Amino acid sequence: MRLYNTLTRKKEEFKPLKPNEVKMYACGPTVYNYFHIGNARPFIIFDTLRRYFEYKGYRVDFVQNFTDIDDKMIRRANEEGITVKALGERFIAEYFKDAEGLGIKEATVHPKATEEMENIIALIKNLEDKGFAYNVEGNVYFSTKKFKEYGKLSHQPLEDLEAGARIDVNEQKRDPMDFALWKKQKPEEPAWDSPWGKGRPGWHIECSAMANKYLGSTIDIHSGGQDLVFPHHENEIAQSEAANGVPFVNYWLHNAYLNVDNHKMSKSLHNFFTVRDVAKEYDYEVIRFFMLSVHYRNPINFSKDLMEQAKSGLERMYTCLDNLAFLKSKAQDSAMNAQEMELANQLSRYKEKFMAAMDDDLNTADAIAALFDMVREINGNITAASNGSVTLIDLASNMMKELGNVLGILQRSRQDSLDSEIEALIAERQQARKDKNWVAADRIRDQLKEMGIILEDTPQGVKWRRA
RNA sequence: GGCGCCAUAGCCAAGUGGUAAGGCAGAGGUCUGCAAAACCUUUAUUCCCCGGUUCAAAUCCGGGUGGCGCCUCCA
Repeated sequence: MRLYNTLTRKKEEFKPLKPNEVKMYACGPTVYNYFHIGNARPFIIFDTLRRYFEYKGYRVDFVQNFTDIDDKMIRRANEEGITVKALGERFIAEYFKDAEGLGIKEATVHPKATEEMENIIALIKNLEDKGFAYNVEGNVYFSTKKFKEYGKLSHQPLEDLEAGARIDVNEQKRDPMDFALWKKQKPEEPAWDSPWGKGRPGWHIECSAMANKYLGSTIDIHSGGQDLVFPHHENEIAQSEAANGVPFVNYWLHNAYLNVDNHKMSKSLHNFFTVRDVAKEYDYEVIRFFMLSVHYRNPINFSKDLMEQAKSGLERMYTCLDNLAFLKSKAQDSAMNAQEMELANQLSRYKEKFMAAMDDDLNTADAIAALFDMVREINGNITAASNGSVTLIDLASNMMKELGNVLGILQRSRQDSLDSEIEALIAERQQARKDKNWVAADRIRDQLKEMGIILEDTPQGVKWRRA
């Protein structure tokens, strides 16, 4: 499997630290609000990567943190008149609701910054002892000049970063590029005891501390949005490598942005849509499918029009599965003939295409194309036959669901039962059709449509689905 | 100013040297009582523009044009 590594700016063959194991760390949300659809992109992308690794037989240790203490948390808690802790608990719960809807599997561990203080403080102490950090009246800063490789991820020399940096009003720092590891308590703010007095951790240090604690000093993959490359991930490297003296991350993966009208969606630009709100209009699964329809390193535009396109495409896949299920209920013969064997082989070839796409830097757009190839094959050559072999039908259906599961889609079951009232209406309409009473038949069909049941007459009999 | 990304049909989007995947939308056809679903055909002689390299370029190189991002909290 090849992955594009931001550190080297190349696609590289993925070699795990330990065979058949992957250690992944992903930056999680700051839990001061519902997360928006732009935030959802990395969650969905890297959940898909994780699923694919698992599909290929890797054991994946996946850590995703919750930032539950920072400036935004404090501000929002004050606005709401609740404690920072209560705010965090509320939006962690809300995160899990949306994540579950989107098919994002729970991480192996979801550590919270506020529950890792001992660990964070120990790391800062370590950096201070080694001369990488300095304390000014209870504020502790990381000295970027001391870490020779600072800038290696964002590929910017320190001097250029400084030249572009806004003049920092903080006179305590020795260098404008230095960043806070520990912030001295301000009035009315939550604080924890530390060797430097009461305060709270800076944002960057928590990820270094948690990755180290739960995955070790060197990990396979660290992921996040492109906007985290600098300074967040650059700082994580500085902290972790300065403290441990070994490489922090072997593969850095970054997804491109989700845009609105070609501009980055972000909370600060106020052009965002929360996943919760979008999910009122579209199934969570449509959101996920939309997100995977573009390669993760290319920008993707969010619009109603594109959501509609995604919805229609996903619908086509579900209809294919529906048709297979319907055909199976009518099928008699279970052995595959020579022609059906060849169809099975063709499906396997599309599966290989799917795998090759995923192996090539998680090309989900191409993988989805392979799925649509299968749909066309199934619709044209399997569903169209009125007496397909049950073995082939099962094989086709299972393959679609299996590969869909890698992408986190096509897992919904639509084969629920109808209540007797509807069954009776369908039977009544069938009788009307038999009597060639088309007016009555169509009236019942319209009536059922209003009830959310769509009927289709097929050579194998009447077929229903929910609108 | 520094660093970087993007430009492929009406819309979305793969494809990084060998002669343009896939989806959505549209048109025509088949099937059907009608409808739906599905299938078939069709919609880019061409990949922003101009040069260059090559037997061969959407793909590589140089130069433009247009759009976006990071350098500051942000996925």
